[in-house]
Amino acid sequence: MEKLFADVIVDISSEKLDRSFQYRIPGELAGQVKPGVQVWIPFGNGSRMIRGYVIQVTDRPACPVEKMKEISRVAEDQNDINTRLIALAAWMKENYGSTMIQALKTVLPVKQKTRQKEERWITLGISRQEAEEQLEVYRKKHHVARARLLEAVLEEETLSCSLVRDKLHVTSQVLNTMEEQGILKIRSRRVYRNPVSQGGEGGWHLRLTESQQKTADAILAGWDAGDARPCLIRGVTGSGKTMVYMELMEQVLQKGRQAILLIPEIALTYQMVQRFYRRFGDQVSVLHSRLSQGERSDQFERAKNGEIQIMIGPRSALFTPFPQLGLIVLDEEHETSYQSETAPCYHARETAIARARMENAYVVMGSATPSVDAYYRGSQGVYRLFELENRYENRQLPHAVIVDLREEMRAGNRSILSRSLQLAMEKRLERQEQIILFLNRRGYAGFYSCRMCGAVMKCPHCDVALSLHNGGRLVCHYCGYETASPRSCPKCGSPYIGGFRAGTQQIEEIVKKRFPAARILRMDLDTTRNKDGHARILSAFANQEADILIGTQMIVKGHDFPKVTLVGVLAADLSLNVSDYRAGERTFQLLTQAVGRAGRGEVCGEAVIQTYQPDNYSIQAAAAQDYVEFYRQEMEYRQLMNYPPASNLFAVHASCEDGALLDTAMTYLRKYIRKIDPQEQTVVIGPADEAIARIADRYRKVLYIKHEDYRLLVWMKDQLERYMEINRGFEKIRIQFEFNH
DNA sequence: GCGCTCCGTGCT
DNA sequence: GCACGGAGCGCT
Repeated sequence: MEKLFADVIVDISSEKLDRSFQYRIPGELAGQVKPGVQVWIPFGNGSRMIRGYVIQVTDRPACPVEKMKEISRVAEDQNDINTRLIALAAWMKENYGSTMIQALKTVLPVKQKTRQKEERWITLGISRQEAEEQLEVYRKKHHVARARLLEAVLEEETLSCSLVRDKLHVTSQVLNTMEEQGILKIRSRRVYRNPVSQGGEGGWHLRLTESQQKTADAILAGWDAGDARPCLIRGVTGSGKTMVYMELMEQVLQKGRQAILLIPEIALTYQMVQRFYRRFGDQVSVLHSRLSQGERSDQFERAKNGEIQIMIGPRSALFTPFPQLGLIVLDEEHETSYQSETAPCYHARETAIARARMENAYVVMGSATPSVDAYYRGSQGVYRLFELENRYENRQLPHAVIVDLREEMRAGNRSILSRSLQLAMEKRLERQEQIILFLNRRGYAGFYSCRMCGAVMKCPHCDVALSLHNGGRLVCHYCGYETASPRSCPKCGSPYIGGFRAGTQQIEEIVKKRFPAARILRMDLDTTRNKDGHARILSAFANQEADILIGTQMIVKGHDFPKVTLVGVLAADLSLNVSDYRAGERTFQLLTQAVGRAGRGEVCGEAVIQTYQPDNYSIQAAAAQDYVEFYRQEMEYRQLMNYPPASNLFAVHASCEDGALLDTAMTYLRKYIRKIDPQEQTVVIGPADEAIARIADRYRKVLYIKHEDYRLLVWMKDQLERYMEINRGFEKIRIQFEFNH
């Protein structure tokens, strides 16, 4: 059948309008109206002409055809920055399986009340004499609001719009009519909110070391020779990747183009931002999570207008609407925060590469421990791979030892602190050097379970164990459910029930008992909940107000503590037991970072890694700080198991309140996949329960499909989407697609 | 975002 | 009865 109707997104400037409207496609535009094309459409009561983006073309009317209006024409300028970003949204929709609306909303963020920050000024549009006459007319007609306003303008000459609205109670309707009649003139001047406190002295330049310069030169030479492949720099911690980024940005800026620097979490890299400020001054702007919606879109607006040249921020900064984007840098490329958890579940790395391809820009990534995916592509020549081996001033890597916790137990030491760790801690405390104790978890993250019957206290809404928190409350980390911890087992009535495994709080108590004189700081979600709690603890520790810092993941990222000479990893293998094929990779990255915290100053550091699995290659390679060896072993495993990057993995996540319905639906999906793949080229696993089978009363299931060819999987996703659209029974099921997640 | 409608209010 | 102001709604 002929495709007659177009779903059009109207404008994303208001949240109320973030849905699509259907329009008829007139015969003469039939070939031109396609998804992604911008069109002019009549909208609203007055049928005023506005721009819209076509997201889908279909033959099924979504509303009575006689109510439907017609697309007026295709927009002429299809090549502005918005169009390019819309094309990126279409790519994301295609590759990450979201709706076009979700993709568009990610790429062109909804503006909220931005306009109100636009300072508008009212002046007279006619002579004073005419105005006074007009005033009399209003008074006679009892147009009180108009009279009040005109009087005020006569008195003050210029008035700001917001003042008029708030103090004189004049609505914008009145203002608009009076402007139309020429009685008033409204001029606007944009006032931008700058989220950054200017602390830079300007002109901060440092010479690059020989290896840094060599890397930068090689990358630039490749670009000059027309090599547009993404570049991956593996540089050990402290090798100065940032210097290389700056050098490359300088070159890009000189060509009149702009650059985006993506970083995992702004709060943790304050030092980094400061360095860019000092070097590039006012050309730099920063996006971070604490900015309001309005402030964010201000920054985007400034980028569009050419007022800034460099944007620093988390993954959403990727969508900065620079008119001539030249370079995207991803620092700490392996970080998980580059993966979006909400639809479209995009990965900033791939999306950056897609955007760069569309806009003829370059991508540079850097990490001390690159993701296996990226390093694989580097070794395959899909990316250009660079290695920065030397540490700044050739400082020594810390010396790491592995302690087998099973041995400790056998030797009768039941403490969470092994004998060698205790010994090492004593030594540091004596020498007044600092210690970091790193635990892979938060709070009393342990289960609350019965020693008699083994029952574990679980969340009634999510299939997950409750964690014991301060004050004896049991908390669900997924939905926030909270309850008092029971005194006796609800199953068997036994009084022997309690929380066992150690969290940061418990460790703090143990360390206090063992080293009563030591000053201890603890850092986890509980102690950093309030604003700046995080920075306060870090700076207190940096100022040596404490001897020991105990904490979870967040203490091992970013910050430099020159006086730390010992890092204790209390239970290295905890993150190995997660049901995720990337568990080994995560563990290696975390441990490498943790070990790297020791000895960033002049004194050579030491790390003690406690574990129940001392033979695991992730732990051994981290102790040896040997990325290449880790990569070799991890790739062997991925190849054996057909996991990415050796193969491609497509996941269909589904959730539904009705467990039985979900079960049937997923079984049908599996059958359908087999039907469209009769030669069984793909490996299909599932449907199976998700690692957490129920969250907030919704059952969750997942289906995995593996195949070497990524495009085949994308094709399959499209087929599945169609299948679920056509067939009944999928309305109540929430589906999310993920590729290589 | 914008225009429309509905309804309350103040003035004659 | 009229004009205006404010809120809320729907737009295909």
